[in-house]
Amino acid sequence: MIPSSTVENYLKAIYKTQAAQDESKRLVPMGQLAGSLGVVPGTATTMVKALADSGLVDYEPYAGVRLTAAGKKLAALVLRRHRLMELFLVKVLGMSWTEVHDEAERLEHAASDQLIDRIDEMLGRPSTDPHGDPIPDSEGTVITPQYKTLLNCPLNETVVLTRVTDQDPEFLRFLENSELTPGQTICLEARDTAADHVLVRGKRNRQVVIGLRAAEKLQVIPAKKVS
Amino acid sequence: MIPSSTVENYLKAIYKTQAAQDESKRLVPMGQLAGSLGVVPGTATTMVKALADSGLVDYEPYAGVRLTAAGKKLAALVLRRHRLMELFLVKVLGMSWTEVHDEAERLEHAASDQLIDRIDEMLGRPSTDPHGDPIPDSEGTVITPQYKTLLNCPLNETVVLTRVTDQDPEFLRFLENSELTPGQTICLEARDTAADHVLVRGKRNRQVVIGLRAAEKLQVIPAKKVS
DNA sequence: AATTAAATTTTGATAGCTCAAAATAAATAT
DNA sequence: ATATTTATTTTGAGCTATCAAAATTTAATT
Repeated sequence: MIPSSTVENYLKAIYKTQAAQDESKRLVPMGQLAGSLGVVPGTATTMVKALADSGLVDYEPYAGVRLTAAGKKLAALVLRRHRLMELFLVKVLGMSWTEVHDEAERLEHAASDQLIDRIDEMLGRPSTDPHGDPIPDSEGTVITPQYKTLLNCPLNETVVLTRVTDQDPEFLRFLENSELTPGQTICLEARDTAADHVLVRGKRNRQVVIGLRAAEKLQVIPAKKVS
Repeated sequence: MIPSSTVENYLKAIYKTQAAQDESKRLVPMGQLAGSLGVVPGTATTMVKALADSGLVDYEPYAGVRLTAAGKKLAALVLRRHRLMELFLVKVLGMSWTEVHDEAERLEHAASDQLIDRIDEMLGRPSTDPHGDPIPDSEGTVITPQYKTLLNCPLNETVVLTRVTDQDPEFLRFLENSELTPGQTICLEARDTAADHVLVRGKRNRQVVIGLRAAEKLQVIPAKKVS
């Protein structure tokens, strides 16, 4: 009855891929799932069939897999544990937001709901983690705002860097060194498809050039007007 | 190379039983080990043989098992993680000392050494956990003071309740309700073998009667003289 | 010493998760 | 349309950790 951490990881991976791709293509192909879990495709097939038997996913042979309502809820609760844990490690233990991912990845399977709730309370029921990812509530409900990215946000307007959708420590350290951390007010000054880059003006008028691949991982909201 | 949490649990169980019994009888019988791990004896035999192959224990068929130096160190490091985690849960998250054991039991296998060290630092490199159990250092070295218990400590002397060697939440709640928590100054007023009980005078002159089985689990040191 | 009792080890099986490689299906290119 | 490439599924196997129950060893009793 209690899902193993393997099951939790499968659900989480499906959830994330499903969320990342556009609403229409709602099936996650096996190859992609296997890849993101670091297992061989045959393994994913086997596991997904078991998940389907448990009613956590819908599986269409040769097409892919999709979470059921039950699976989605469970996945959201895993993400809740993960993200609260990350924020806790940063806020309470003073760890860097660039390095908490792996730690949380392991703790999320060990922490009880009771502990998670205490952490939630202690942090003041936060809505986002250190990377700007939304934290599902204890029912598994998430509000995922559709932010603009540096690929499609307006030019020359003041915006707030709100979310970073990549957990690679190297990338995060680059952002930190460039003073591009969540909450930072920035301005997109140029976007050049041919050159495959964007130009950002950040803290203390600092300019940073970022490739489009990376730019897509930076999400922003319009800055509040200072009246 | 990295030991599974099963291996860690076996080592921990052997360590604890070895520490509990008198110095001479240094072999832990299989039945006892199996019992304390909640597995069938045959399972313990199989696992212990594997541990012996890894050089973590010495195994003597039909006699029992004993930790090698390597096994002892590993076990101590698991206890370190466990006890620091317990103290952290109590001190930082405000959980009750009566209920942190199970949570720590799971987290001890998931927390990195780096996280444990941060916790250790944050708590000021403490020497004991909420139950008075000594916390091994990061090398796996432990100092285990040989406390008296309520079974063999002197009568009518002021002593400090220092360590409780039982993690059962019910027992711990009983102690809490009786105001017999670690650090509390108490006085043993009577010990009656025939009646199988001791009489303790605790906080606010409160008297508590405790069976000998339970009394053995309460360890004390002589109270500092108020000069 | 012989028998009985208790503890331990073996044996055979199973569940969960994984891989390698062969077989098959679907998509793409010719 | 047919051939080729690519993705997916199957098959057979292995590893870790477990149990049930039979076989064995050691200890205890008569």
